[in-house]
Amino acid sequence: MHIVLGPAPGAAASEHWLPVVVRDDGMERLAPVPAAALPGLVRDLPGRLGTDPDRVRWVFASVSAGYRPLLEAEVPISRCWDLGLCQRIVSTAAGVTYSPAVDVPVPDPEPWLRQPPATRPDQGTFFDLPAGGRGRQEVPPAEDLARELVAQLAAVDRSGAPHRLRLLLAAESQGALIAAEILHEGLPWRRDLHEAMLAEQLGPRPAEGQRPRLLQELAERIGGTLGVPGLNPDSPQDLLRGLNLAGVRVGSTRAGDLKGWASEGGPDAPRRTALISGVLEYKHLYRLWTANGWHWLDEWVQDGRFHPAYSVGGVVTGRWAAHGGGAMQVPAAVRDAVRADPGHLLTVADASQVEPRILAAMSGDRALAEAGSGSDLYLAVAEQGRRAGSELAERSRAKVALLGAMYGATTGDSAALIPHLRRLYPHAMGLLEQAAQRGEAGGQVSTWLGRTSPAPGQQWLTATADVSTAEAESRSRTLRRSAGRFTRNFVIQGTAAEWALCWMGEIRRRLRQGTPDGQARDPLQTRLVFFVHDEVVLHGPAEEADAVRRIVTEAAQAAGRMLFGAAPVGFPLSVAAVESYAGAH
DNA sequence: AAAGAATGCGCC
DNA sequence: AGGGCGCATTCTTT
Repeated sequence: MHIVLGPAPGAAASEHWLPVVVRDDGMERLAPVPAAALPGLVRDLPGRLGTDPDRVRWVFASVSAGYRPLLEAEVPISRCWDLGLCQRIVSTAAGVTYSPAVDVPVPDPEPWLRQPPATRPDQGTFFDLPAGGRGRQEVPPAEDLARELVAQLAAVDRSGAPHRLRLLLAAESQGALIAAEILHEGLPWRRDLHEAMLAEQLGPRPAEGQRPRLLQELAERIGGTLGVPGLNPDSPQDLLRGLNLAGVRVGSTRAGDLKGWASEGGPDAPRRTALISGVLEYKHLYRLWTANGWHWLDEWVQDGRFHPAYSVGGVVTGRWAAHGGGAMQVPAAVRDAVRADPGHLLTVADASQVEPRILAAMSGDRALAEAGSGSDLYLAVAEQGRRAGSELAERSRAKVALLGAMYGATTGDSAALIPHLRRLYPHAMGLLEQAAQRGEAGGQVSTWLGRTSPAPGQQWLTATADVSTAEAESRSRTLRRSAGRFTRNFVIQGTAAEWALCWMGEIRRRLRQGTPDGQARDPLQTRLVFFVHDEVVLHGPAEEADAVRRIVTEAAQAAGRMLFGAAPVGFPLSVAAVESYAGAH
């Protein structure tokens, strides 16, 4: 059963809500309720309708905008449908006939601190954009949303693979719930430890507009070493000039270029290293300062929590993006500030080698699936390579080759190994090459569950059609190859993102359901608090850690079965229950 | 002066 | 001429 929650006709979403019950046999409007009564409605309505609350799918225009008051009132929602996110998928999915009833835009996710719940004067309003934002978001009235739901459900039913598409939409919607819950819960973050790390590496917090002391000293030292007093290492141009003046023959100031220059010095290497070591150290500290320094702490860590603002499906492939705060790239250098509360533990679970496993499962390549049945796929590939007498016989080469195949490498070691891969895994390589060919031809590809890559733009079509001169032809070829690399990677990255969504969804479901084999089926107190592509972090009472380990492990296998049925590919994890995030890897 | 592009880092 | 991203800063263009 679906229950659509949207604004009552003529009312703002912040004022009155109209629940519309959508069943197979039609719709039923219920009485509108004031916004403040919404949590009570969600608690009571399933009982009044004689339905198990877990069987209701609550439908929102946008979960990220509408779920928050329910979350704050601790109203449990087990299943939902996010019309905006689903519309984005359905309206671009290949092989789907869909006529929207109404446009439902996906709003920008709202960073926590720009809209702190406790200090907002108008809290309790549901669809407002952040204060000082672009004004109130238009939300279609509930009946229109209900008609839109029906349109989406019909589109799914008519699609070529309704089961898969339905799973994708359910997973995406549940992802929206999870993202909202992580934003609400936050990752435990010890400001004191973070500040101590900054002080140790950078010196005390400087006045606004000044470099930290140790960074300033380092800048002066670099100027001295290179013989260019007053050199500003923040300016790439300035730095490059200074380096060249000092005899460092590099074309850019990138750390990799500098290291490369030093290492090819032969007997001169130690002197070269001495010349650039200050610059490399400066880059490292500068990064720490600008990306995760005091400003970042002030803006993103509140009351001992970092609240990551995710954008579900924000990447075209379906991966999550982050909206501020750098949630998708908490660098190793500051992870030691992530600490479990007293009596609690962080469970950090990292899925190993997801993308080649996805490739094996999608392509049905039995040899690659065989390699993926154990815990180290790359090692198994190397063993298969050795048996076949190919050059893939080392783990490191097998890894480079497979990653290169999925990214579309055309040069270097990786590209050279591709023919060997093709012999060992014709089906897997065939899938990748077919995806690449589609892209090169200007076509689109879809993930396992049906998320479809964007069509090439007019500019691309025009530029690739022009082969009138040698130069134009070369440009056309470059563009085609680039599109091919994108579609080649899209099917893998996108399907891996689907697996991750299902994994997290299963984790959430099992946490709420309670321990799998326990007598008492009480929900666990442990919560998902962080996510990065193929890694999750949970935070909860130490005594739950064993159960949590089982849950994340079983959820990974369950996600594999949800997508691929009984395919013989496992999804092994490395799981650590730790007090500090830094101790997890 | 503001906006956009480029550079470079770091995460998966 | 290896996929995807975000972010801070500098540099360039308008």
